[in-house]
Amino acid sequence: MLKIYNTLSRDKQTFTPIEPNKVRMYVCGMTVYDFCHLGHARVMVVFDMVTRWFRASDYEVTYVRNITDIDDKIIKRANENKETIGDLTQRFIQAMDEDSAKLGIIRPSIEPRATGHIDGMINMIAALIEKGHAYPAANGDVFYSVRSFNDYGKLSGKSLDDLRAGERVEVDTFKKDPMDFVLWKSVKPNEPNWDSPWGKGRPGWHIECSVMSAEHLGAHFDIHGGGQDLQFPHHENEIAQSEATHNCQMANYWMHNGFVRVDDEKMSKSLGNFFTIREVLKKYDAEVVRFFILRAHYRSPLNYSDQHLDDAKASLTRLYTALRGYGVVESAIDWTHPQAARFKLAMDDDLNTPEAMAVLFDLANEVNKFKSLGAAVLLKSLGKVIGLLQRDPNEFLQGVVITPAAGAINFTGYAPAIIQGIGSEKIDQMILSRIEAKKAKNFAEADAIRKELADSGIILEDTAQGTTWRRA
RNA sequence: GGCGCGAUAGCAAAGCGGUUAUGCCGCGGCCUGCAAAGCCGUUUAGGCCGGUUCGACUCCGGCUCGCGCCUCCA
Repeated sequence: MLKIYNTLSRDKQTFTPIEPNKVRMYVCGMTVYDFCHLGHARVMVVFDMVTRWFRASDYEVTYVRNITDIDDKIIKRANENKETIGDLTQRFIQAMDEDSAKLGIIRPSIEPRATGHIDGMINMIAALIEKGHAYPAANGDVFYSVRSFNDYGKLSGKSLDDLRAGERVEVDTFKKDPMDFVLWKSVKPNEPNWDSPWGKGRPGWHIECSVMSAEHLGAHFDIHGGGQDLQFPHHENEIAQSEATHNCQMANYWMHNGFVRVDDEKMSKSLGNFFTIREVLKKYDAEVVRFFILRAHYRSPLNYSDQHLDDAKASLTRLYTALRGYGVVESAIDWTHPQAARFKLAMDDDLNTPEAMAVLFDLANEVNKFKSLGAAVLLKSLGKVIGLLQRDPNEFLQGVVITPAAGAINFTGYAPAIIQGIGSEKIDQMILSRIEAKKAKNFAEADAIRKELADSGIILEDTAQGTTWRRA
């Protein structure tokens, strides 16, 4: 029995799909005017994990994550860069794809782009005007009339009267109510535009998601997700638009992931305290970043710092160290196995990945203590369910050395941190020398070699099978 | 001002009305030529004040502090 916390009802609810064994999920994706930062990484990883868990639970998942490729910031940035909007968005979509691939994200089923759905947006706006939920204003914009939608505020728990009291709402004389939001913006000089019944212009932000979700998942679907900051006004507005248009509930469950913070403050563009994914991946292995995100519950705030990533790296190292030497391949999971059952119980309880990960560590202990091949197979198999532990342990532990001149290497999955250090040939050579020295009981020499490697960040481990190494 | 969320050991982070969370770090032991890894053991908890209860970190109330949303934001 899978339960998820539903923002709409503010409690955990048993998940009941609209169609048996099928999940239709829409998640608000990125506005592509810059590189993705860790906050974006969290959305991608969290909903990738959600998708994986549904699939592991035998649901057929249609996962839609949109791309906003037309908006004020994109236009502004393109102008600043003196490049076309198409070039700019193409560039950052590619960067986003690279980043997400490195984080082990399975591509969503559909990644619709706003600019590909302008006709649908115009149709929905026309329908809203028809029904009395929207009105063209004197300045050429079209606004949604929030007072026309009785349920306005049901997601965010806000009431229009309270909101109206807020002083930060800019008063726009063309609006009937200060909280009315724009559906269609009339054209401005040197801005991209489309023809519409209300003149040339472009769509507002909120209408995009209402149209793209309906087009790809239907008017009524199972889950709508996104970052907590989208809850209001974006998601509230989506509900107002979609439910007024289709006369039915938009999504049964609303899921919101918590923020990534820096020094206990929200990481955001406006605060300027953000770290881009690619910036972090220069220093940390991508799987470490994924592990870091998943070891906190998706709804909790997540503080970012080097210390926390170092900690995550040490933890993940323990898991991979347990797997080392077994050469196990993941296999079908027997969910009646006590540890697998515990893992499932945790995941079914609102995707409790921290608890699920505790199971992984208990399995690692079993592997180490009993030399249990079965535990190793289960560890790797459960890891796969949340997108972890799928690499050869040595690839993780030893990393891949690339020289700056060599540029990007072909990643087949998680991106290892870009390591600059001594290569494996040299390390193997030194290990052989040390073995010779040990044979000759020349421990001073053997220790000197080990020390030299340690100074380069290489840790040697003598085992019954011989000497192995890993990077610190 | 309105609405909401949180406060767990050195750090991170869960469950749970009474029984070891888990990981990192620290300490002791085993193992090792010595280490590392691993195993065993172990020190550090539950913001404050009340209440309910045989018993509360876990439920209820109040307080304090922190954070978020109310404006673009994942």
